[in-house]
Amino acid sequence: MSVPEYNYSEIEKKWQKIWADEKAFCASDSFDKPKYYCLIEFPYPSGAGLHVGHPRSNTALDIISRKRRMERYNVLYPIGWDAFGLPTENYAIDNNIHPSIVTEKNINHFREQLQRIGFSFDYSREVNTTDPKYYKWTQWIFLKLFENGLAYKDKININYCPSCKVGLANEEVVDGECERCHNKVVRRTKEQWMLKITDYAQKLLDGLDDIDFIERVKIQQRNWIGRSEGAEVDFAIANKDYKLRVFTTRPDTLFGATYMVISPEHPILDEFSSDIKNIDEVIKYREITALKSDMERTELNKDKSGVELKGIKAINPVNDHEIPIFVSDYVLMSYGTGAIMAVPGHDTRDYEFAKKFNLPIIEVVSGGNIEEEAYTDSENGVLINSGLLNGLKVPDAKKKIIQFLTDKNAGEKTINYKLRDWVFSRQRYWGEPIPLVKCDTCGWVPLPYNQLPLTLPEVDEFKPGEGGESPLANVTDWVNTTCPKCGKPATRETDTMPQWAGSSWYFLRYIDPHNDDELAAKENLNYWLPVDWYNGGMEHTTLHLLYSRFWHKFLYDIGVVTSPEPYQKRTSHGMILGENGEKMSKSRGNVVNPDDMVDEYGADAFRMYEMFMGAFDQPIPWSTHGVKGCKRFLDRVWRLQESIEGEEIRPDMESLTHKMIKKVSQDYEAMKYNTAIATMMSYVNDVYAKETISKREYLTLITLLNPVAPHITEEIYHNLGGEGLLSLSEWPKWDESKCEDAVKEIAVQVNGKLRGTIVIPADADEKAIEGLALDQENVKNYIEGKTIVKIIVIKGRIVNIVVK
RNA sequence: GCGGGCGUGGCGGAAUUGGCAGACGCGCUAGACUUAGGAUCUAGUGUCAUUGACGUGGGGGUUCAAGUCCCUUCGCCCGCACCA
Repeated sequence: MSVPEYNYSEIEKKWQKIWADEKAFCASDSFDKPKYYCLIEFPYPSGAGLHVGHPRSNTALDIISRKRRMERYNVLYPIGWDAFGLPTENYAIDNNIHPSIVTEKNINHFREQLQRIGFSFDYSREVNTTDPKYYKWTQWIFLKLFENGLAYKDKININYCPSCKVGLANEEVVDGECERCHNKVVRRTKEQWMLKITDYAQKLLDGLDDIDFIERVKIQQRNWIGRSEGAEVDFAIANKDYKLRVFTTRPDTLFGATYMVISPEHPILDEFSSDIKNIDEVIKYREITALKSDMERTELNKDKSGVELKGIKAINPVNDHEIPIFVSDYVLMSYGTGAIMAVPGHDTRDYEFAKKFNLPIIEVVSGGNIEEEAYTDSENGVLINSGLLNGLKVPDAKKKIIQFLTDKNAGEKTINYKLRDWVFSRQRYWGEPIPLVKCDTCGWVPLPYNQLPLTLPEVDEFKPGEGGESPLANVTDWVNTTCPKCGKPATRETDTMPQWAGSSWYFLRYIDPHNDDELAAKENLNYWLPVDWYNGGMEHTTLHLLYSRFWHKFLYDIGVVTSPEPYQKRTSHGMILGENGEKMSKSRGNVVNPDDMVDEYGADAFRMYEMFMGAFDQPIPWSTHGVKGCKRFLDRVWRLQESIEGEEIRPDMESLTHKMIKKVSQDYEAMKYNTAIATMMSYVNDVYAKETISKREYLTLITLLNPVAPHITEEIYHNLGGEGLLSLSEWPKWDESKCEDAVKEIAVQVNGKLRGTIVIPADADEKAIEGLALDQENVKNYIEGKTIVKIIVIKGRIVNIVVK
């Protein structure tokens, strides 16, 4: 039979249209089948368009989604747009064009690019975080958080980006720089809306035990939450009625505390400003500190700096010694209580500080050599010079001192978390308005739910207001309103929400995207949740992934959702690098555009290479040559149409075919796409060697290949006279008994070195195998004149003859 | 410093978890077909050596057997960090 040339662009367009027309990949809400919910992180539709990194995650879960459909699941594989954010706003400012226009244009471009690659997304469920019908529910969730006391406004030191003129969440600061613009972040005091994610620290930690996240992600989240057990201890200020409270993980070393250190932002400085003789010096130090980011302040090899507070002293509660108080930038107001007791003998940082400032170093835990360095072992050390604690091991000393402090009302056991509350305000235009009204009599008043969504007002200027205020502050008509509670004149909050808001719950909206009465209908949520498999980048582990788990747990607590965790399984893909092995970026000039690949090699070859290029979870450089190789393979698969002979699987292909079904099926599940594809390549090589292929063998091959290369396989299926769509046909099953070979070739070693191979029946016993091995010509040469010490036979694997 | 990971041909990577190292692909070499080849097909391709030896960053160890386990060392990547 002769077939036309493989015209990929025609074939791909044709099937993409058919799939769309027949709504082949739309999820059904009939609830009559087992469901499977696959999720990829919805893209931020940037002006630069899609890059070859996006399709890696998309294709991986497209394969899973397509396989699940063929396994007869009701599959939800949605797509949407995380469209609020700074780049769009900055573009809008630079070009004086409304961000919504830019957003729409970018979304259309992204959608076209994605559609050309043939992902089986349910486009009927698209969501867009900037759509008022969507952010109505983002605002609704915020109001619920507010109602439940999880949103509060606080005057705090925040990370401030002088370039973007916005406050940033701690989690958004990367290496002391603004994550978006890479400019240095400074500290600045500002009233901000905060979300109490810290209230959920323990739940977020505990929840990790019950879900199937790759270990790297769990570890990273645990570290970020940073639970530590310790104690808070009160140090009195001499001659004052004031207690300076510290947090310590080593209360056992209390007798070794020879000074204290407080953060430059600590309120005690204002409290005792008239008592501190060198207050001018202290204030100057505070001003210098304010310019630094936490990262700079806490850098390990940094020279210790600080100023002693002259005129006030603290009293160690266990021995009543008066000790000096220092202010130093290495103590952060945002962790613990903003003050520490310094134990230079047993803490490395305190040791360095004490050396620099010539402070006494007392050994209170024996076992190390504090002449040389701090002894920080918290397991084996034994307490000395510590009164009631002498002779105790560290863990016992901790218990005893905590009891002692509790009895004396001078402290207590506490658990501290590294995690900080989420700074939720942005002084930007392109975000969800915060639906609150400030009334002089009633305070902060939530907008009634029936007034949602509170939409963004049209403005001409998107530039931030003076002093970093939101552009919304300039829209007087919009800002001035009446109090929903008392009806008196009041003003709206002008800050907007961060980009993380819309992305914290988008997977819920996919479940019921057009519902105007609820975030999503309860029965739909019950059916679809949790997300069965969520794949995304490692860079979102501590930001998006943690935030959305927090929101979900809150929604669970107030009865909106019925699953305690949003995502049952989380995997992560490695980054795709440029051909030169460096990170792909415009400035490096090594960006590869997927459109070019689709044009030149077709979507199927492109998808296939994305999966074939290497281990899915590892970073990998792009190679356009590699795409070519995949295209060649698809050409070979296509040409098999000329070599069809016979209907059913031929005996000599049976084991190979069943082994392929097994290997490909299992490898897809384990995200070992590269070896799954290699298996199919080998199979095709074998078929070429045999020159013909039966129809059943061919159908099996294209069915297994379909999730990776859906267009070409759909076309071949159609040419073979297949009914309906291959994409909705049944996944092949393998017969375990047919995966075994009747005969096997195994290696024969002498003293661990390969000396020959033998072919044995699968059921051969050890004696027979030994005999065959010893009979090998080459083996004989190596055992001649030597004594056989023993013969090791590993069934189906290897024979090793040990001689002397 | 702590936590996680990586190191295998010219390149991307395989290796049933202790059992024939280098599957599969790229690239390269030779040949066939062709007016032509950046198409296709066939054969070859770890290194050195004409029987064999050596080979998974280096060194040591356990074992009949090590890319895989243990010790040690070097290099690289990622995350977190004066976190008290």
